[in-house]
Amino acid sequence: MATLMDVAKRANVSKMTVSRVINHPDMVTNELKQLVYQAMQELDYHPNLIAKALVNNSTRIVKLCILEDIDTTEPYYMNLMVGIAKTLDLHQYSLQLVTRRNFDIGNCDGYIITGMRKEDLDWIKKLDKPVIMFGENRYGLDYVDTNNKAGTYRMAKLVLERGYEHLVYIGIDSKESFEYSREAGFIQQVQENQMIPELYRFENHSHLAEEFITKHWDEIESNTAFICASDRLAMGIERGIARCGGSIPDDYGVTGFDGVFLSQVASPKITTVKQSIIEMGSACGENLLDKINSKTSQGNLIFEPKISMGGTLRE
Amino acid sequence: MATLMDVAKRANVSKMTVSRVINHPDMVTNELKQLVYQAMQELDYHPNLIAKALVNNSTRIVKLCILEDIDTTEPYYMNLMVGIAKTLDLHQYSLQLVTRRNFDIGNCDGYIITGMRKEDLDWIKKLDKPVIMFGENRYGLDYVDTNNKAGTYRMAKLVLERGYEHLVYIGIDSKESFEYSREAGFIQQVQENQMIPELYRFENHSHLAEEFITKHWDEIESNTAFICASDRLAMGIERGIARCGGSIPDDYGVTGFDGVFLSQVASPKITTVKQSIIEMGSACGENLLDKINSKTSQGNLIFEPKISMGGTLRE
DNA sequence: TACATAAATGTTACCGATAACAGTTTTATT
DNA sequence: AATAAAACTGTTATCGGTAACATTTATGTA
Repeated sequence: MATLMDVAKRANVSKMTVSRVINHPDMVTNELKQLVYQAMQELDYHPNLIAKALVNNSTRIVKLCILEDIDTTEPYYMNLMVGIAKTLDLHQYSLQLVTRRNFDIGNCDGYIITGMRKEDLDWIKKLDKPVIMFGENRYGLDYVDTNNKAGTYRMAKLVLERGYEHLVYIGIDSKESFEYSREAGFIQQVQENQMIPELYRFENHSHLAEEFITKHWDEIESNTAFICASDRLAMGIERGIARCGGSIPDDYGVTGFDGVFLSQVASPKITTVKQSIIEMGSACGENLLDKINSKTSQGNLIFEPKISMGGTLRE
Repeated sequence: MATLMDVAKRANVSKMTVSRVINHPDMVTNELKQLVYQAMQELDYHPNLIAKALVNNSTRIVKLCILEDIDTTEPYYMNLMVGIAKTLDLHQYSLQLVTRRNFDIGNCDGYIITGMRKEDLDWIKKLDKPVIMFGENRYGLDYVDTNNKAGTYRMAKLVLERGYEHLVYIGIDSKESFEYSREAGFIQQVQENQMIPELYRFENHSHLAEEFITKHWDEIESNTAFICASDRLAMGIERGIARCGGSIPDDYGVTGFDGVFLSQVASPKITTVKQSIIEMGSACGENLLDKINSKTSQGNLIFEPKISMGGTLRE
């Protein structure tokens, strides 16, 4: 690999001039700049990031901390990573995937954290490097997330427009902020229509939702739509209804939330609130890099979700 | 952060002695070693990997290249990454996730590549850094994979033991090596039992498998088991049978291959050939790091799969 | 034209580690 | 005890960049 020195010799200038052409081009004559550019081209010069990192006392590593148990990990994390990696690559940073166990090994320039629980707040606040959370929180930590409330709000609206008379919300039984927001969106829409909200909560496993349906099948009225807080739950609801002989979408509607993978492999495909996870990942990356380079933090970034049409709501 | 120099001063020795205590402890007196160790402890010294990387002309980055289209990406890649990351972290390497598009950005010390197609062979062979493939191949590239053939071979055996009389293989319609091996395992078992193998192939989408069942339902005899090349296909088969009113596992058996996520969210849970993807990821990491540090390459590492019991085969 | 000032380029030291060599002390040998 | 060999420790140069300062060259002003 060609070094600064090689380029400098070829262009008959000092290393510093080459360095300046790269980092402070306005401090160099056009004439010399041309010489240097040419030499760089001829030698196919690429700066050595390790050397750069050494002088800057940086690592060029960003850690992605997935605090959730990896066994229950949703496929959408994959997309999140792709989004983050895409951005980081562009800026010549690399992504290190860490979990609770190996969180501390090696240092880095910043963190992207997801799956935080309340107990984690303490140590996260103490981190001495910039942090971006993936997923909304109410502790003042900068985050990137979908507009969860708007997602269920609009979905509930759509469901009503499609003529379903009874709305039931199937939520995730956890105290996380995103869940509160999704519930809030549902409740608001329902109340605006002078209806009484009906909510149930389960751990985020399709079987629990399925079981719920099969157990309460005789109490469930026809023309009911289930607004679910995840595709996973929606899949269970869908299966439960199918098993009990209910007809989707004619007599029952089902909607999910996420739009990654599961909504596609379900049958019929789930009409869901689609989060653009890859873009959100990119945003996490951009946001964090801005912080690292101490430009102004962009604060929270909230993405408007889209509704992705499947076959679980009638026309 | 404390540096070598800080430690050296504290211990009243030269930088070199400290460096030696770390890298060539047998060249230093016990007495000095103690002093240095103590100083390191007191200062909470951790070597600066960037500086190390600079002298060694290394990057401490490993690229994971997922060549498959990310849209169709299976959740098990997540587990693969976790496995790789776990190992790399231990050795203070970091993982960079790349795709076809951003493959070339930045350099690295080695590659882990998955989802290779035949056309990729050329450029992969030309890479000037160590490479480990995830997934078997027949081009002589070192790889880590499950024993695919043994997986279907044993699964078919189990299915026969459970008394299913007709076996049908549902494969993935691709020319990849792992698929040939899975088919071979099935065929061998079937032939050893003097039966005629029956195989069908589809793109790896659950809907295609589901459609296959519903379309050919009247031709499908009772007491048939479907050995599928992926959980995704198995899920489709399962759904198709359910939709047609068939009873699993009493009249029909279904088995999958992978054992990550999908087999769990299906209902009933799929009896599947479980790959220990996390371990395989770790193995990829270990293997690659060995190559990078030019210890002997371990060649191919083949993991024996286990059968994970779900509810899709009768007792 | 002389001199102050600004602009462009070069020199040196340094980031934190290591290899190669140099210098010192210890041990072995006769 | 003298000396060679071995064992240990220190010095210097280096990896590939950049900041800070030093120097040179160009420009402006009286």
